[in-house]
Amino acid sequence: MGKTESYHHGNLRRAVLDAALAAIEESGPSGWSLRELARRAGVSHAAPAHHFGDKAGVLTAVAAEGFELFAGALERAAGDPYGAGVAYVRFAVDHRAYFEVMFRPELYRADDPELAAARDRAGAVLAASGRKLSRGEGADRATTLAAWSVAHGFASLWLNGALPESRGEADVEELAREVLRVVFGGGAE
Amino acid sequence: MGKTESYHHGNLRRAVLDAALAAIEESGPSGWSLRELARRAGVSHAAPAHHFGDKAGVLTAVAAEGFELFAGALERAAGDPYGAGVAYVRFAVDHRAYFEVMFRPELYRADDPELAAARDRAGAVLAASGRKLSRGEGADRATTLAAWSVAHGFASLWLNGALPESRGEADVEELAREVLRVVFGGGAE
DNA sequence: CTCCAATCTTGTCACTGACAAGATTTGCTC
DNA sequence: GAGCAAATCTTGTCAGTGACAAGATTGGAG
Repeated sequence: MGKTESYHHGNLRRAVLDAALAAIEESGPSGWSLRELARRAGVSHAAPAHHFGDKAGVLTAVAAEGFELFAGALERAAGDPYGAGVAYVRFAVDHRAYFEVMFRPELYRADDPELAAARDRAGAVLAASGRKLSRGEGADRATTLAAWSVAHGFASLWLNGALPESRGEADVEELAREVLRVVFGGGAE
Repeated sequence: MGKTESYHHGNLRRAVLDAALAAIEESGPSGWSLRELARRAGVSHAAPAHHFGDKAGVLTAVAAEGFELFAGALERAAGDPYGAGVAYVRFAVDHRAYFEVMFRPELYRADDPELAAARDRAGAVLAASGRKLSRGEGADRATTLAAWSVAHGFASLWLNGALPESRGEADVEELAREVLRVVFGGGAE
């Protein structure tokens, strides 16, 4: 163990981020305080400010990291629009804390360059998937938006408990596949 | 004006609710304080507590009223699934403050009886619309969920500014109609 | 070894949500 | 129309919070 009582934490930035993610999963993106994160990380109440500035800074870092993971997940499924849709829902369910912050831009600084870059990466995959879905039909934009909407909507409804299924022991991914298939037209059946 | 300086406000409950709706539209469901609402309504900082108990009480009242308006809007379009989808998006855009609270159950008391009743009313219309959409195909549940998801997803993406279109002067309803048509199969063309 | 910059602590201030106790008003009862 | 109980609103208070300022500690560059 060794460095149990050193003045410097060593990796406070990561510790605060992890504490934030845990807290968000427990009680939402607004259900905790900066001081609580500091306590969880075992530092003084003002220590996190040095790394993040303020509360919005913490959420900006969470969103940025989230968009990077998200972009990676989508890129891994790129080429297969249906697979990208499944990856979209899967990310939301598996990384709930990230997802809940990412799509609530009033919580963070949306003009953060690192964040914007990752967000655009994800956007590019979505746009490409949309083009592939509606090949040669002309209704590109509407089809892309419909596909994006159904994935996003299903994920949101699931996360906020609006679907009766999310209370039982239903298999999210299987249900998501069935729903996505309605819009993505069969996909990888 | 007469009753300018009376001890009793007269209609504080409504005044606080209206102040809350205005504040939510300006800065989200968490970007204000109870004391600020009291100031806007011109009463002391503890006055709202008598009507709502605590902050969650205010949000519970907002959500309950929202679900009632929502159920009414959906019922008015009942019978025509495509029309219900349009009404869904229209409600979200026209009553942004309500919508943003309604689908964030961690903010309020979801077991409030009045609220639950209105929510179930809305749910019934959605279920009926779903059944009508997928007449005799067997894939009832998936079709219903897909339709609900696309309406909810489009509304959410629009509201949080994720769609490039929501920054310009695009016509939301027209865009929504095109998107919904992809899933609702033509509808009232 | 020295000194600087990064990191963390302690101290403080205005603001907040929640609660308690008291003041004022309304409306019901007789 | 007088009295009284309940509803409504105010004032006062307390711990917790976010943000900032100033000081302590540490590691590392030279």
